[in-house]
Amino acid sequence: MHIGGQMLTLQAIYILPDMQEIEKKIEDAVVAAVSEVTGEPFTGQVLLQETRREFEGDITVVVFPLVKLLRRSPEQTGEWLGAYLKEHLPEIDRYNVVKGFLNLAFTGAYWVSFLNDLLRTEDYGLKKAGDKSPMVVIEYSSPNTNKPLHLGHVRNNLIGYSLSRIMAAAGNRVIKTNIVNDRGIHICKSMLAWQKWGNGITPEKAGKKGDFLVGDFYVKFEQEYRKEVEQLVAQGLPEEEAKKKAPLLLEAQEMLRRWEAGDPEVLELWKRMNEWVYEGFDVTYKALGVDFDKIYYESDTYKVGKQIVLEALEKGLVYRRDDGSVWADLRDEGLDEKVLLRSDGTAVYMTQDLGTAVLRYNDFHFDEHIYVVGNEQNYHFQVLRVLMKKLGYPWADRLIHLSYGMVELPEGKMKSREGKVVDADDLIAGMIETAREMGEELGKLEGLGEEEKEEVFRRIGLGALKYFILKIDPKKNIVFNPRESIDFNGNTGPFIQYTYARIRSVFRKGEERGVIVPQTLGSDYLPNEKESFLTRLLARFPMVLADAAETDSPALIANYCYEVAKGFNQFYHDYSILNEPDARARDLRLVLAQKTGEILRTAMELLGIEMVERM
RNA sequence: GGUCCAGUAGCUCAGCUGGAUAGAGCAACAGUCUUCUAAACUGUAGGUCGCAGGUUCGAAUCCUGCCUGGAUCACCA
Repeated sequence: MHIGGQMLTLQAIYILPDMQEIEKKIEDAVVAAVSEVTGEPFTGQVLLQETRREFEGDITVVVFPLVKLLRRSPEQTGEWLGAYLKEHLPEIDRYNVVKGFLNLAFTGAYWVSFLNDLLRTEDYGLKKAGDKSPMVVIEYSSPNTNKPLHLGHVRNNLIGYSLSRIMAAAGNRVIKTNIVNDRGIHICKSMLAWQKWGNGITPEKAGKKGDFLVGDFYVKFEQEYRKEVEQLVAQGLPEEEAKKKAPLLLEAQEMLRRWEAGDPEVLELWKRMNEWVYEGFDVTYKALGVDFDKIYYESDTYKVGKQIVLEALEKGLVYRRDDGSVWADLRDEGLDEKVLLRSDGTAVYMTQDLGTAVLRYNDFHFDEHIYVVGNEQNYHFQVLRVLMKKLGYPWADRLIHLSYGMVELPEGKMKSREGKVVDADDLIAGMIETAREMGEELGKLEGLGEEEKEEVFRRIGLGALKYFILKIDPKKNIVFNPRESIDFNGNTGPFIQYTYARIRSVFRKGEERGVIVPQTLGSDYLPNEKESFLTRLLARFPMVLADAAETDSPALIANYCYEVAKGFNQFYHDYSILNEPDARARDLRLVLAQKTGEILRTAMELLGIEMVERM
């Protein structure tokens, strides 16, 4: 579809400076050194790691694995290898050996030349996608249209959106997509409740967002349904049976059959109530800052799914039971039997997901399709892959389930049918309110108009929320305590935004004084310890990005941002930039500050977090 | 019961393709603003890395067993 234009853009070709280059050189040199001594080509792995902060150096060679081969002690090996590397690699300034660790320190000139490379590089670390780049489809959000979005959806949306930014930045063509679960028994429940007890109410009349109004009726249905079940149980029915025979449920099931049969009355109500919900969702999506390239509706895809199942039935890949239901037997693959069509012929969840996958493949011929869906559906996606393989789709193994953990409240799991949820809208509003209170108290935004101030508070509030959620490894469960508001100090979004604001402030002041960032740095001033440490952090960005894309983890980006911000603040605390009398030192610090700001902004954009000029 | 995931400081989390004395933040305590933003910086205190074995020169990291918590195994989505 609309990727056509992008496909034709020329790919910029330049060398991205980063640590990988020098690491490769060191590896090669170690291999050469060892081979020279043993007289045989060395094929083992060279183990490099970043030098820990308490030791002097930039990069460390772990020499233990070489000890046996060389028949020397760890200390001797380290000393010998250190001398060899210093002699052969001009980038290496000095070395020291602690136990079995060879710490190498780069020359100041190396770091200066790295900063000069950085100065010449736009969009450092980002790879542009070309028309041959892998096509990655990312599905996230996937709401039901019977209730408002809650905290769980917030995590889903933030992970999905961030991941799409990360994949794009890593050089993939990316399609953000959403499947709207707009049909099914749960929707009928809300519709039925509205018919029975709604008295014709609308969002306008109620003065309520449409998604909340519809959600109210869903809760109402569950309440009334539970009453019916209790009554039946009181009349002597076993609970299991009562749950199946309650009149309200039978009515909802009848409504689903009428919907699927195309009953105009049901369809009209369905369209109307869905429209209310979409209007509500749009507000929430906008507030969260997420969007989609293409939206699929289950009400369309289930038909494709049914077709697929019927064709498979003809081919004998699945079978029909006596009661008319259609099943796939996956026991050979270590799974169970799975229903694909109910005995009344209606579709189930799996049916529509088959259809959606096929539609998407036809639309995009993806190389990878990532489903951002909670870990409660691990089994579903396991079945989906196996089933699609069985049905003869060779690309089935390109379907990846990015399974993330649940968001729980201190009192336990959220339950929307009981109304025990943290609504996304309320949560966002609360975060912005907290940001406003703190901001007003600090009073650093004098001189800004009300609208500008509001925008700053909005960005900070959302930054805190997004960072809080994204810094945690997706697969872990989160316990969220709404009463203890999310921190705005320490390892938080606002901390990083604040660091950026500090940097911007330096440049605002600098402009007033006519200070200009140099085009290039000379090598007559060499960076001190904190300066080269910060530079080293910046040099890691491309590798961090690649790692995050590889492991589908926005958390790696978040934690990297924190390290950079912390590194900058330590440097900033100890050294002055604008007031530095030595012009050469000032120039280097200007470059360092500018590039730190750029990288922080770029990296935070990958999390969907906006920076602020002041705070 | 089967399968999958998690268990690291009081709390929230990093670290997990094996490598140095297990790191941050919050909370607690003690310092640092006439100098580019103190939403910052520095320090103190806080750990049997769930438990027990095993592999290894070396294990929070790998293997086995167990314990705890969560998810799932529906003609719900």
